[in-house]
Amino acid sequence: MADLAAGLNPQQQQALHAGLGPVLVLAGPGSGKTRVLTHRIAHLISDLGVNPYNILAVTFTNKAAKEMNSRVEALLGGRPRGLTLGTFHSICARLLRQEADNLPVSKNFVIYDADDQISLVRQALKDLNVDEKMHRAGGVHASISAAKNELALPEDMPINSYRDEVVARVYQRYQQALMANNAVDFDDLLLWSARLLEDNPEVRKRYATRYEHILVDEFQDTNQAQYSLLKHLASVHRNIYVVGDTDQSIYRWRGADYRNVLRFEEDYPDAQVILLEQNYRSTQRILDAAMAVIDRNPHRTRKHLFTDRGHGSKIIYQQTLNEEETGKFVVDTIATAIAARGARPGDFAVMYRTNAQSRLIEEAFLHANLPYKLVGAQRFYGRREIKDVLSYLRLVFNPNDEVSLGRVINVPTRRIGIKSQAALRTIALQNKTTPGALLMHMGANPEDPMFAPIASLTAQAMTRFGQLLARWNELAQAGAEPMQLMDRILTDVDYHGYLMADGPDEEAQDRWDNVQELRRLAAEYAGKTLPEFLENIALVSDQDTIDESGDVPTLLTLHAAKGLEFSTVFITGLNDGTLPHQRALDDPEEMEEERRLFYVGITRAKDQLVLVHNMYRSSYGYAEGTLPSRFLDDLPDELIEGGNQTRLEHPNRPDRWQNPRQRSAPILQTQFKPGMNVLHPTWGEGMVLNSRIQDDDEMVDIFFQDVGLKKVMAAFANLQPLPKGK
DNA sequence: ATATAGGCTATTTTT
DNA sequence: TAGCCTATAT
Repeated sequence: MADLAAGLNPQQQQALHAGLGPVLVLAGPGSGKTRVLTHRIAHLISDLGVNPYNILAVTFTNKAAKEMNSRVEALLGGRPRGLTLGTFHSICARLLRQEADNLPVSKNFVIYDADDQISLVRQALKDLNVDEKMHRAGGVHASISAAKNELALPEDMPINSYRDEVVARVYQRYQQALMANNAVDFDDLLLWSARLLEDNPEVRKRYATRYEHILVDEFQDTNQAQYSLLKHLASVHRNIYVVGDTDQSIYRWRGADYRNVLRFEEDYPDAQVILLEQNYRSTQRILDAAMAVIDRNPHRTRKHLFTDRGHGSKIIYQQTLNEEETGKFVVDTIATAIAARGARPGDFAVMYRTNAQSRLIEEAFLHANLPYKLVGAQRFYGRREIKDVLSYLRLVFNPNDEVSLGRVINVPTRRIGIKSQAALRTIALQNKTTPGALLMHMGANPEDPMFAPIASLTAQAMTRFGQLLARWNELAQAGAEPMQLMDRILTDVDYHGYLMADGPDEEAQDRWDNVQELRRLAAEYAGKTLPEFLENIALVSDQDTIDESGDVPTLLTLHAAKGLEFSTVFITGLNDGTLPHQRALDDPEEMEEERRLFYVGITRAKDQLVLVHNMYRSSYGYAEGTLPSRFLDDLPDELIEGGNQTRLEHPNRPDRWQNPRQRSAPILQTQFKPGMNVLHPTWGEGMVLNSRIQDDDEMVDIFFQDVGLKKVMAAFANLQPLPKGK
């Protein structure tokens, strides 16, 4: 077996060979942390003779887990038998199914996704007669989720306001509903696991004894529940090896707390701390820019990032008029680089703060006929048709799942409307069962007097549906594979016919294609069980859908960009209010996180960084002036091509952010608009195709009848506007 | 039971 | 502005 230390730098080797006990590796961006983690696992197994069965390695995304898995396999020359390597959520799901006897849900619980969670909260709000205008389902859910991440149960909720009281009551009701549905949400996976280990010494002992070595990736992103879980798991052997970077902590809103890194040092005062500072990704200029930005954050261990890749080219700063122009600029720049210097399309990434920003950039790509790929946003699993089919499958697996039932009971329409569903629910409650179970009962005993209150036509429809459910359920019990079951359901309900009902247009075809794609995915679970299929699907993240194949530019949010790298990175929308985001401006901690987000973006670039500020943005329909992002002020002039112009334009930037509409300096407006007819002294009549502000003047693209396309500067050209339609 | 219109709010990030 | 939810009409 090859020497694992070969090719590692001294800091990495130190991390690799760190002794037993707690270890904290603070790894700067691009410093090879995955490398260190995978080598460490291989080192434990092949040099120290640790049985893989006694090792636990945890990541946040399936993608990271997969990546680590294949790298460990490559290092060891084979699959280590018994190694536990997975995401927090999947490991917890497995743990909970194994230990279901100690839990308020049974082994075959389903995992509710964000949509399901919200609809359950909405139901709880209705049940409790809470005004949904005052207490929005999303907001209440966020509060509940935050509580869960801090390991708080409904009865632990502090009540200092009416709102707190509402949240506590809804939380209680929501939790009851989850249990009644035999379901858990994402947060429960962590919460239940942590509490199980906390409250049950026998279980804790069993797992903590098994896991002699625990390794954690992206440790700065752990929340309280995850931290507590890790602590319990490490309570016997104390061999806990965590890798992270507080500067890349960008999930505060999800309960992540980089202070867990400090907590770790307090809880394990004997921890060895190793700093990885050598960067293998970016040029020095990019690293200098990144450090200039992040060094403004207080309370942190400064890292000095360095590289032997040389200075590299300067950072490009570009101002555009608005978001449309940003799209054009980005696409133009990429197209030119591909054409002029043979750059590979896959070398480019466009990053933004909010998903909404992707649309205009996409449009620019579409307009230029350039292929691209978009990470996240309209997720495959969020599509209606996919949710429908998955809901059918979940319902078959767990007939108590009321959320899934609600989704499919009338899709395709069976003439079982809201009122009939309410009646069904009432009867179910009276008989201490669930609507799904009741339907199946009805399928077998349509004459049961309890169904008397239901109109006969509706009752017939319900009976038929109940019979279908029972049949599918039998198939599943008999061990049908996910794809077989899916095919059966699709046929039985004629889902294809349903999609095509309003004319087989492009959209319908698209939806059916998606269903086929899901079918293909199900086919991969041949020989596996329905619950495995459902669980894996519930726990895929946007990050997991990043498809590295295909040589095309990638569009993604700054959050989704963590862990990735590209030769050229565009960061767009660098205006105050977008990055940093408006909602962070009055909260110093949030502002620090915005800064880290920018830092993460900068450090994705290997060779070239392009920063784009749009002078106007449209918000809720109308244009609004913007100031360049305050973070740009922190970039040293000498790193930027042509110097840093962001300060010059607004020399008197107020300390506190103010409404840019009142403050912003006068900005040039284009005088010529696409579609206008103009007269040029030498080229005659032409039509304006495009116009943009450039160097205090207006650059106009004009198509002349006689000479074709020309670019002219408005100040020199002496253009005469012609009346429309002559 | 479904289709349509009108009103309203808003996604910042997602396992 | 757009998408979503609710109320209303058919």
